[in-house]
Amino acid sequence: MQSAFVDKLAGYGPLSPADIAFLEATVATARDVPARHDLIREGDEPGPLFIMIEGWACRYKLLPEGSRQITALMMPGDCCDLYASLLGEMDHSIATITSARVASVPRAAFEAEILVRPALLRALWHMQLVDEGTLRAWIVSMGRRDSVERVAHLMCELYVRARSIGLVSDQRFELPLTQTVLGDALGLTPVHINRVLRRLRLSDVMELSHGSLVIADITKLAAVAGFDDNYLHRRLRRAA
Amino acid sequence: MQSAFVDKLAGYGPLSPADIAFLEATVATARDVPARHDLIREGDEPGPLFIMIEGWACRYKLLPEGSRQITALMMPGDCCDLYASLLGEMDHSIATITSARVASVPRAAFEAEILVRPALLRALWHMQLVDEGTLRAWIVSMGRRDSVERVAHLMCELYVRARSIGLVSDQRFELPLTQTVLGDALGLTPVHINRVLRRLRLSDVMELSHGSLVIADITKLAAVAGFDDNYLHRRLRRAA
DNA sequence: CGCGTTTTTGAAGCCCCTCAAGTGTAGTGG
DNA sequence: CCACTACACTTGAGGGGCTTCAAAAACGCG
Repeated sequence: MQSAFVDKLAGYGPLSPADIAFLEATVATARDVPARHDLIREGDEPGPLFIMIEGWACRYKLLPEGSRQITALMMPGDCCDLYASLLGEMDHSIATITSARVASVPRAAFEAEILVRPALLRALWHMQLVDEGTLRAWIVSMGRRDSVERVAHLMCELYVRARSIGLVSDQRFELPLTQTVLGDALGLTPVHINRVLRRLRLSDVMELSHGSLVIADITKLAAVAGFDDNYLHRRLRRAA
Repeated sequence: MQSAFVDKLAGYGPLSPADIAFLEATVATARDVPARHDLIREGDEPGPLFIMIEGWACRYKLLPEGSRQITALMMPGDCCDLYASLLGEMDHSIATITSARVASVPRAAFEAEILVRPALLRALWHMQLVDEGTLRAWIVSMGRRDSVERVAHLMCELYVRARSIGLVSDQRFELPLTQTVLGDALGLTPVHINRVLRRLRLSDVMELSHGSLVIADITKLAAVAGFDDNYLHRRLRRAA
């Protein structure tokens, strides 16, 4: 079985066996990281490239008064900041949410290698563009969707992403995010997240409890969210 | 005098005279576009690369009910979507705000050319990373800043960006954005934008009127915004 | 000069926040 | 086995920020 990262990249463009072997070797360097552990902090020099093997992480920024805004949720297969070394310092932090396995890839070696692997470069660039589209979709949610729509929209996104790496079975998947984390991601308070989840549960749309999301009605969920899957470049419903 | 685009890229890394000549030739193909004109729409196949020469534009997404969320404001020197052709279709639209001069660069030729101009590739990548940091900063604003902070923060960002392309003189610059456009960018109603601008005016922080922003007190403005310029990788105050 | 757009202001209401308290759950050590 | 702790979840009450609706004033362009 290949790692989620290799699967994901292969989905963005055909890779040669040599490319895949190189990636597998890269990913084999993974180490365990405890939950709630900063991998890198805002202001630090860009360090190694992180690739999520197992578990969840997030990018975030802290505000002066102490509140936190998460700008991206990372699940297995996600990686970060190709070529970030061009920038002098990190403009955000990255931390694990759950305990995780993370590959730390020396930046220089990796960046040199992909220059001689054009298919890999294309796949990585493709991934970068999808991530950027995801950032835009988050801005739209924060700006123009109310709390119920916003939660529903995030769940749709996570559902599609989780499914694409084989984490969904029977319309359910592990989603070990506390209501505080969801609040930090969506710009809401944990208290309000709780009320929104209750409403979605009572209207038989979805239920999130004990770290597991069960989607009762994906069509209704997508309708509530006003979810359009085009930005992920993966379909919510597979073509008929 | 060079174009803002060339200036901007040169700021991200040293370019050879040949690189600069190539860019100037590319930019020379600019054409005039009227205000409020879509350059490309969500769902379209990625077309040419757009480079802003003069005037303002924005990326935006439309929601089912008809509201609009702007995800990026583009000023002279900004360009969009290098390698977007990897994606099958656009996940957002791009439109002019004012009348503008826009260079439309054939994608294939440009992408081929930068492969043999490594310095240019690096500069473009750097620009891409800064744009991504800007998206993250917008998410933070939408999630965790109230309306006054949010307006102040956007003004700080636009001030730094405008200054870096030489548009600011005497703490003022042309900012031809209607209150409706600002609302669409910040996730607020035009009515509320109006009240926020009044408050900022009455507290002698800044005044936006007749398409021109006058910053009365940049220090106070940055304090109100909780503005940290690190994501733009340009300083609000130049080093002493 | 006239008309459409933008700006401005008021009044009422709702969504989400803040504050507060209580329940449930998992892990720790007596 | 049961306190004890820490943390997440849940629920209620009250308040404030922003929205909605409405209309008038100012601006800008033909």
